Amino acid sequence: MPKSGSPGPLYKKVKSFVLDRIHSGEWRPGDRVLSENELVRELGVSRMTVNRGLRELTDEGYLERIAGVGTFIAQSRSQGHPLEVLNIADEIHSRGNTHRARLIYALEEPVSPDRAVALGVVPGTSVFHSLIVHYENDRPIQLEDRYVNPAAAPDYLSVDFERITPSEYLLEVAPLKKVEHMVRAVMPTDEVRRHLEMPRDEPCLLLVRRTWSPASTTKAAVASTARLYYPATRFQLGAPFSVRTGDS
Amino acid sequence: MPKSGSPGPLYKKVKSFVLDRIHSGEWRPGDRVLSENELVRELGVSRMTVNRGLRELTDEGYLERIAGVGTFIAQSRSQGHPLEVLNIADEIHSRGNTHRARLIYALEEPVSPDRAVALGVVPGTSVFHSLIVHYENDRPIQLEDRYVNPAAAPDYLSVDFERITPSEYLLEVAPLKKVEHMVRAVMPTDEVRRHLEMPRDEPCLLLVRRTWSPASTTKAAVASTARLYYPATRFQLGAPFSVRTGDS
DNA sequence: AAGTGGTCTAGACCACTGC
DNA sequence: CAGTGGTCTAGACCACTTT
Repeated sequence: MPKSGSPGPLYKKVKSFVLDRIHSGEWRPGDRVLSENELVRELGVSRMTVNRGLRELTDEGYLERIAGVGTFIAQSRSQGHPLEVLNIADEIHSRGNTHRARLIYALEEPVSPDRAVALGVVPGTSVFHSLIVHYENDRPIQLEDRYVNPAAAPDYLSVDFERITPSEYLLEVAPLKKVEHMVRAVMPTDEVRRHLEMPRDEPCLLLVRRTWSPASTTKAAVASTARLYYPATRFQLGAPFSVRTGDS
Repeated sequence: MPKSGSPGPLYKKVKSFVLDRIHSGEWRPGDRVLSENELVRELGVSRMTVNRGLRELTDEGYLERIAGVGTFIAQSRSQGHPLEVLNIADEIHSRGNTHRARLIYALEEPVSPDRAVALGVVPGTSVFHSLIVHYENDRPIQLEDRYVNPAAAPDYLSVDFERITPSEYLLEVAPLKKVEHMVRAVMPTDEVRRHLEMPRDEPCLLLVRRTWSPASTTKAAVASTARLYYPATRFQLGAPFSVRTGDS
């Protein structure tokens, strides 16, 4: 795990510098951020590098910039990030709530032909399959039905999923190269409805997520696919993002 | 409307150069793009400027870059932000289908207090309100319930919405500064279900979209808010792929 | 060795807002 | 006026892949 002292790109140091102060609460929404020239002096990097770091944070919704005035912590608040929140525990904690997970099962099973294609494994082999309910303040908020390519995380089944979420573990063992999302509205099956403690006639928001990790040489291999069910009345997907004009 | 000959930022010229060749079909997925140094010579800008343009296109999902090898047109079209499609007619046409719109009503009405806040207008004034059904190959695909701030589009009610979609018109009269999305799963009301010709017990995907245009001086004013209802069985947000499970 | 993208620098000019 | 962010340049060094 690269930490803040690592020798990575300098613009990431700029981003960490700002993000650390946002997450620690030192800088609150609406606060003014150090100007580009101040950060140049503070961090000892060029202004172009500072600018790239701040621009990326702006694109990601953390900052708002006004030419001639300054850079400010965005108001938009946490519920914000759309599909970028990969770990539900982080999301729940950022709302100031408590997260708990209950493992229904985690096992190895032969893969179905279609899923073999989706996971990028040879049909007929086995893959890992876990089913976990996530609670926010003791209310079910997400049912996570996940398949994992063993090549990406050989020790997946040994993880204590009531302490570490699959996302958290997978992000640790394999860097993320690409993520693909699909959002649907569905009526839950009886099993899904039971785990989420939902009343009848209430729909689910279904988020299907495929994640890729860098593989052997040139090609990327699928690491995991997850079907994330959310009770409609307890969840909405917020997605503020800035739009670049000019495309058509 | 600024067009490709405009004197905007040079890195946008780089982006246009590439996007034009993608949209015209000259460059197909998997094709190799001119290298940074070639684009430097071609466009007469510095390599840093070329790099920024190509990097943004990569972030937006149009390109894939491999250090030491080259830059290529991305294979999967909508891996990035599925919410970037603002105009449903474009989306339908890009699937090779025909789009038709039916106007239910378009009128001026006094604004409710909460909606006044959401639209950024003074409570008690009037706003525009339109309700339109969009059809893909003669099947209802979206119900668009939209409120428009008259300051952003004074002539909104004179538009022929069966020929020009509200998104299309609004993008023309006012440049887009910011977009905010929220996605929910809901059960449709009787009215929504009737307009979308949906069976009972089928949920809707509800996309709530707020768009801002640059306003008078410093602050941005909300231009429009829209509630977009999609029949769950006829729509999914994002890139479809071939996982069909027994559940759902 | 030559080409690629990834990053960084030390300047520069501009339009803008605030005082 | 000085300060801000927005952009741009002409170099540079690096790790990497291909030939």
